[in-house]
Amino acid sequence: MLTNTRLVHGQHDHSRCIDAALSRAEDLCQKKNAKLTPTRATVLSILWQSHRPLGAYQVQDRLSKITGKAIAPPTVYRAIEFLLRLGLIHRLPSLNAYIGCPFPNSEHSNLFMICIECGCVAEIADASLNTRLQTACDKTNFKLHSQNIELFGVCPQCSVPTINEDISHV
Amino acid sequence: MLTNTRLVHGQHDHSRCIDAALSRAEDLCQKKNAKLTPTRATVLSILWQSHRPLGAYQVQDRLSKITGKAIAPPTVYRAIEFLLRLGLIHRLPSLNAYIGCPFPNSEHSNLFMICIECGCVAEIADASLNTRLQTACDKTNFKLHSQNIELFGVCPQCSVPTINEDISHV
DNA sequence: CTATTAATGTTATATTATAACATTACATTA
DNA sequence: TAATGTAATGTTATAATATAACATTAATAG
Repeated sequence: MLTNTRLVHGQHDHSRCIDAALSRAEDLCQKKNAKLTPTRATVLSILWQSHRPLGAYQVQDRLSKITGKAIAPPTVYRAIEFLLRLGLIHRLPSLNAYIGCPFPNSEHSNLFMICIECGCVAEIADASLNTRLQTACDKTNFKLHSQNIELFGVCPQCSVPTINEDISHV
Repeated sequence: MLTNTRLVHGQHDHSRCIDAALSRAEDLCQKKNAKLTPTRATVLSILWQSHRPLGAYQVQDRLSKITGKAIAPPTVYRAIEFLLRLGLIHRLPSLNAYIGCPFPNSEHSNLFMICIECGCVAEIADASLNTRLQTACDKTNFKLHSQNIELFGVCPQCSVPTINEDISHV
């Protein structure tokens, strides 16, 4: 079971998450002969500022601030579209929001655990679960192409509240 | 495995689907002491006109035509909200669309098979799949509250195209 | 260098959803 | 039955999300 649960819910040096994401993106772009332009790279880094997803207009705000100039929605949506196509980010349809993908290189299955308390999102790739899904599809003669699995609940951090509540990790 | 796959993808007397849905809604409303007003009942029947989901503004159009008067968005969204709350319909976040629930009385799991060819949607409740999901959540100490599982692919009807293509079932 | 394509900028607008407040219908009970 | 409270609906405006269409600029190949 591939997951970034520990990172998402535990204390960590988050700058490494961002760096790793950008580095993965560079590699992938090189491999796929795609251009990671400044706008695209900045949007990716914005979506990696935390383990919470951001809406397109939140990205717009931050991009404006970073670049110091007005950014129109299409600019943001184009960068998002590019990153989605490469699998570097995901869209969470139930939130109208976008989040960096922690393992863009592996074939995986878009399974998200969304904390309804703190808003952080962990991703999981679970082979046996996928097998089970495929079985259900086979039973009904449904040819599976892609999927979106959003689980809503309370993350480990939020379900063990202490006196010194600490949600700095998100 | 509870599913309406056969109905969705096979020839059937669809008026029975609509009648059954309305009848279930009446029962449920009685039980929960909720009022199935004309607007709400009409919206439910609109969402049961086919096994394809409809957007809120499509519902608005049809409701306007049926009632012969202009309907404002809040009217539609209120009816939708009511039906969602009772579990009589579902929202498909990736489509921004709504569809009648075939088994509103059973505890189930919002698993949808969405045909990317014809747009029809079948729902499935699969205990073993749910177990597997729960296991993944347990492993990561995630307390599962609710879920949205959207599978995209090609339905049985659409994957066996004949000379006389027939999609009247949707 | 220039022709071509890819990327970005710009303006306008489509689509989906909700806020806020007014009005009406309905039920309860004094 | 009149008064009251609550639920439902009507109405207007607008928020939030996303895309269309076309102009301009940058990058790249020949």
